[in-house]
Amino acid sequence: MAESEAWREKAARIRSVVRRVPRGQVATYGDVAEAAGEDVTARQAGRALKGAGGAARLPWHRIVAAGGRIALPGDAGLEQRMRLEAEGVPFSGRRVRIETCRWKQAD
DNA sequence: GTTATGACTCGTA
DNA sequence: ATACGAGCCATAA
Repeated sequence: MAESEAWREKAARIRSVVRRVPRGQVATYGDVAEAAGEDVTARQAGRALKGAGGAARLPWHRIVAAGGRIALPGDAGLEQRMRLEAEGVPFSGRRVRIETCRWKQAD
């Protein structure tokens, strides 16, 4: 099997967290990982989103790296930035102003 | 089994 | 600001 049972559930939790991120706000991989569970790391958050984009109704574009940096390479990164700007997420150069639009679990 | 790679983060230079 | 290394973990070769 390419995906173990444990990983599949972990990935499901991660996607579920991402799905709760409201429009106009963003979260970091670390934030998603922490919200998804204590056994989840930032790398796993990114891994779970890889391939999930486009395949599911997932606001993958609201997930950025620490400090509001866009981690997604190539055209996908440009699209992410475009989508975020379309939602009213403030940018500072090539970074998101994470301090002003960072999502907290406490809605 | 090992090695390399990547949507991670942090510390140090 | 950029560059590198260490720790981290799943996949691919």
